[in-house]
Amino acid sequence: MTDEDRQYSPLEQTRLEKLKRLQAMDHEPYPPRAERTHTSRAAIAAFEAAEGKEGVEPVRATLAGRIRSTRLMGKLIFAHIEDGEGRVQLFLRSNDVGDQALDLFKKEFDLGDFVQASGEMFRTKTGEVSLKVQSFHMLAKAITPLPAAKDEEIDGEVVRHAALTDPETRYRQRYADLAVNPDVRQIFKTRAAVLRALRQFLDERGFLEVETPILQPLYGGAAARPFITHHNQLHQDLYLRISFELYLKRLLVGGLERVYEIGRDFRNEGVDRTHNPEFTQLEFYMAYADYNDVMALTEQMIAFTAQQVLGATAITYQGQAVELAPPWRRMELKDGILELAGIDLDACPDAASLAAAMKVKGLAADPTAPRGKLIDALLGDVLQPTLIQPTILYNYPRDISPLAKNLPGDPTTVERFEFFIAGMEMGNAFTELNDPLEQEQRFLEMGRAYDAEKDEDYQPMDEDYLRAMRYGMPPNGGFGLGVDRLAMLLANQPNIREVMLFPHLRSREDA
RNA sequence: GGGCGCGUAGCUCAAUGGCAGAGCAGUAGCCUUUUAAGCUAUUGGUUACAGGUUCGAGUCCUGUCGCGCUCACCA
Repeated sequence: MTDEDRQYSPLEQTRLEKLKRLQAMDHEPYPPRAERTHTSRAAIAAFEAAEGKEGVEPVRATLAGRIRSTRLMGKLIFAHIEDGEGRVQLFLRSNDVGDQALDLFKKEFDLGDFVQASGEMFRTKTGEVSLKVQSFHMLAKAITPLPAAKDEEIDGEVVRHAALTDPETRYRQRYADLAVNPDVRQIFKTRAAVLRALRQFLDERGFLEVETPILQPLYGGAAARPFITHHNQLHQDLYLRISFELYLKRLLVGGLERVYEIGRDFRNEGVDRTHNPEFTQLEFYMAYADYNDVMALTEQMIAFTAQQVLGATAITYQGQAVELAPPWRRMELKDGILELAGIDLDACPDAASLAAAMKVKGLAADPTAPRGKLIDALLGDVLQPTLIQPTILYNYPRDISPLAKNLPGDPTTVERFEFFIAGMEMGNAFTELNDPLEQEQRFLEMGRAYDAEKDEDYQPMDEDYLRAMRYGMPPNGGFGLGVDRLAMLLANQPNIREVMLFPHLRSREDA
C-alpha cells in the first residue's frame, strides 16, 4: 500500500493535522533522542526517600512514557504516563509551563503519544506522588488511537473500563494488545521466566546448550508431517525440522555427554488450543542415563521451574489445583488403560482384537490402524483428559516409538514415558535406542507399517544418523518438553495462542 | 475438513423485519489539585463481503472471507 491509497480514518486524520501543526511550530514530533533520568518507579522511590528530610534538594527528574490518561482542568492538566515499570502522574500548571505550552499540550497531545517531561517530584493534595512539569516534549506522535478507553486505579489495582478484547484483533495486532493490556505483558514476562528457569536447571547440571539445523534435508525424530521449502541456488528441497532429536543424539556420538536445545519446531498439522504450526520445544539428551533417571529429572525440573517462576509448586490452572512437587503419580501405560479405559491390553495382542475391544467400549477405532496407533488414540482420547495432577505414563508400544530402546524381556514394549499435567501432554522421553543395527531395522519396520505417501507418521530412513550411531553412541536418556504448554500452565492461560506473541492466523487482505 | 456460534462507530456493546443507537475515545467550549474528573454542545456507519426474499433487511435465505468453540486430524 502506498501513501496515496492509504485510507486514514477520521480520527487518524485529526491526529495527522496535529502532527503537521507541531512540525509547523518546530516542535519535532519524532526527535532522535530522549532524555530520561528516572523510570516512573525510580522517580517515585527517590521522592519518597527524600520526603520529609531537612535540607534535602527537591528531586528533579525527566520522565518518559506514553500518555495513558489526561484530565484537563482549565489552567491545569493532570495526565498519567506509562513506562515499562508503571505509571506516574504529570501535573502541568500554566504558572509553571506558561499558557502557551499548556495550550500546546491540550491541543496537540493525545492518549498514546510518547512524551518526556522535566520538573520536580512532589505530592498532590490527594497524596499522589507526581511530577510538577516545567517543560515537556513529544517523543513520538501516535497517529492511530490505542483501543483502550480508560483505566481507573482503585486501591492500587488498575481497573480497565474498556479495552481490546476481540481475540482476532489482539493476535493480529499484538502490539496494540500489549500496549493496552498489562496482563498480556505479564504473560510474556512469565514465559521468559520459564525459559530462564529451564536453562538454569540444565546449566547447573552440566548440560551444554546447542543449536542444530532448522532447515534439514531429511526430517525425523517425531511423528508429524513437515513443512517443505526450497533452496534456490542448491536446487534442493529442504524440510523445516519437526524435532531436534536426531541431531542432538549425533552430538552424543561426538562426545558431548549432556546437551540441550530450546528452539522452534514446525509441524504441518491441525491448529487448536494446544497446537500451533510452529512451537517451542526443549529437548535434552543425557549420556549414561535411562528413562528412570529422566523421570526423576523431569519431576525436579518442572517443580524447580514453577518454584522459580511462581514461588510455589502448588498452582491453580483454570480453576483446578495442581501440585507439581515430586513425587508424581507414575503408571504403566497398560495399567492406566486398564484402570481408566477398562481395556486389558494383554487380552488384545493385535490391532484387530484391540479395535474390537474399543468398539465394545463405544470408542472410535480405525480398523486399518496398527495396534500402537490405537493405543495412542486411547491414550489421547480417554486417559489424557483425566490426568490433571502430574502423571507419568511409562512403557509404550514399540511400533509407535522407533527411536526408543526395547524393554528387556518384552519385545513389544519400549522404555518410553510421557507426562501429563492439567489434561495436557507436556512431554515425551525415553531410553534412547543406540544399537545401529536395530535402529536400521526399526526404520525398515516403520517403512513397512506406514505408507510414506499417505501416512503422516511415516518417518524416513536417515542414513547419516545410522552412520553416526555406528561410530558408537553412549547409552542415554532423552527428553522433550512442549515449552509453550508449560508456559500455558504456569501463566494460567487456556490457549496456546495466549503464550505466543504472534500466533499463526489465516491471512487476510485487510490485515 | 464437519457441526455450532459470531462479525454493527477507533474500543466495548445495544437495536420485535419498520428513522442505526449508547458509553468511552474524538471535536468545540467552561473549569488552578484531578485520577473512569465534572459540565455544555457536537462529529463519526458501505451493519465483514457478494447476491437473494420483502413495500421495507443489521435482523430472514444462499454463497464467500475471517474469528471463536467443538469434532476429526494431530503430541
